[in-house]
Amino acid sequence: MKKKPTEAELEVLQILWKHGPCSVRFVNTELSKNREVVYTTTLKMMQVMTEKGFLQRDTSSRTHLYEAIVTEKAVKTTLVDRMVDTVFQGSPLQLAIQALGHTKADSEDLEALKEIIRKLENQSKS
Amino acid sequence: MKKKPTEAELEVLQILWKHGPCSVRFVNTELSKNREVVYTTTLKMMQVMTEKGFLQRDTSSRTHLYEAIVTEKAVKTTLVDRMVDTVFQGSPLQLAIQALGHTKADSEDLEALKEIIRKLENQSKS
DNA sequence: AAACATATACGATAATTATCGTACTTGCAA
DNA sequence: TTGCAAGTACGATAATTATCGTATATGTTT
Repeated sequence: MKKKPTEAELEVLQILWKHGPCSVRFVNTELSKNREVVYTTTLKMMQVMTEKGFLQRDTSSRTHLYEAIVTEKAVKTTLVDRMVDTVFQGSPLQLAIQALGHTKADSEDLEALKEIIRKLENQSKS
Repeated sequence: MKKKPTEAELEVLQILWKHGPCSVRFVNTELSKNREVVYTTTLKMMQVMTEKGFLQRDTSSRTHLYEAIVTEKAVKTTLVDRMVDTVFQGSPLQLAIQALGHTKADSEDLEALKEIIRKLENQSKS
């Protein structure tokens, strides 16, 4: 990924990741649940995102269908790595600690986290 | 914090957090270690940041001294909370897991992290 | 076919951030 | 005291992102 998506673009990506290929109308309706946004604004954004290589579109029917071609995982990795570099002096652990500062526990996620820590500890022993 | 600092502003803040009150000249020199930036650009940014309430300045001598009045902790909290909301559906644990995805272990930080997890587990038992 | 609803295309503008040039000020050294 | 070095002030412009209006095309309904 050359460039990271803007915050507004991220909103669009989340919708596409969740629902798969969508029409502009659908995305605009979803966005409108959170904030006021005019149809053509959403359209323009999605056209720009397509130029940027974030989306791809199927123009075979009158209503074009847009699909994310950057994966959720890749984008999240880019964003998190960047924050680690620019805000936490390159320490992912510091970011993790900050994130967990005052959160409520979710046992399933906690297990996943403990598993990661077990792996990290094994690394440090070798 | 009404607004989050931009990435360029964050660079300035990091320098001020690290060194305490600084002259524009000093900050510019530090910035220049990473990228090319003209003195007046840095000056302007710091003046704007002062208007935004990120910095405060001491004009008692000819060379003004700027100091961060937003704390490192507050800014990091704002940035991380925002990322949790916009990218990780409100789950700090998911962000933590992502951050730790492929990192090397640092035993001191690992201990801090384990301590947090212990606390989280106790919460979930109650 | 006419009118209407619903699409896309695309330029224009606003808003924000980043960058820099020029003018002006002030302290100090020759 | 004249001139230079090193500051600040500030407007202008560029770059990027966000927003929207208007034009135009295409189905659909009556």
